[in-house]
Amino acid sequence: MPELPEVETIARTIAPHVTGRIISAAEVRWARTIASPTARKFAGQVKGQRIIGVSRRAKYLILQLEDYNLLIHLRMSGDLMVRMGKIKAEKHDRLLLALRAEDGRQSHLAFNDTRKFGRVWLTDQPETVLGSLGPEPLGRDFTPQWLYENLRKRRRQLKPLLLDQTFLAGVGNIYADESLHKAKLHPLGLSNSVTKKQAEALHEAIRSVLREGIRRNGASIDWVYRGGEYQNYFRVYDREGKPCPVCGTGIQKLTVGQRGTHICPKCQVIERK
DNA sequence: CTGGCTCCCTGAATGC
DNA sequence: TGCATTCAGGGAGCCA
Repeated sequence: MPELPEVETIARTIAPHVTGRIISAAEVRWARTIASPTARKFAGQVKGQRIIGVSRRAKYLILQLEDYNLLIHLRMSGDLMVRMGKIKAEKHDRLLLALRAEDGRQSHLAFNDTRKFGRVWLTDQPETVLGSLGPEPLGRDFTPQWLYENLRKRRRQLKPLLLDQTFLAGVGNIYADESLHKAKLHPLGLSNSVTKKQAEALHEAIRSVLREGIRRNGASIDWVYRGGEYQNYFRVYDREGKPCPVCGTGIQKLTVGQRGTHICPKCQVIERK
């Protein structure tokens, strides 16, 4: 499932192939993919728009157009790829944007999404979609002090809080498990009992895990393969029964906040004082 | 404010 | 072999 590093990887991959191109046509192949406006309006409004740039906010991919922002959330199984020349739609393609380069060459930006959870917004007010997101974990606002203070303000289980996009934006199930293991914190630990030292460790863990994810071009798991390699470096995620890389204890899988969660039962203990 | 549950979907895994 | 059932998972929405 694409999280921050995977979306960042996709943004970097497609940017050189789409920037400067003009969207000459849009084919909506699954209407519910378009969150706003309606599928019909979408095609009309996006047609003729030039792509100015590609960026990312949390798990949203942002195509900056002349008059709009095209926001794409890949959710579980979404993927974006550029296909050169004239193409036919492939299985699970939900949206196809025909692109025309300055020299007339044609290509397509395809949004492929097996499970149909992904969504696309075309809007001139991106903050209506992105406005409630928490800070970027790799951004300047996310400091150890900020994390400590905001963990203490709440009384939440650590993992659900890390997954809460209004608290911190971009961390998903994989990187939450990896971060908590690296910081030696239990996913069920309460946010308001975290010490300053633990908050600093968690801050460092989140950043380093996300940075390594980006360095490895993200993780390629399930049937979505993007060439990323981070899945080969998981500490705990999807490693039930395998040894903890720190102490060798068998990794356990449990459910936290209705999410599959992986921990080392020896390294990650809820502290009581 | 918090946590639990359901829904949206498909394909892989499992059961008989 | 084949059919039916179960399940994962991001995020919104609902409820207690």
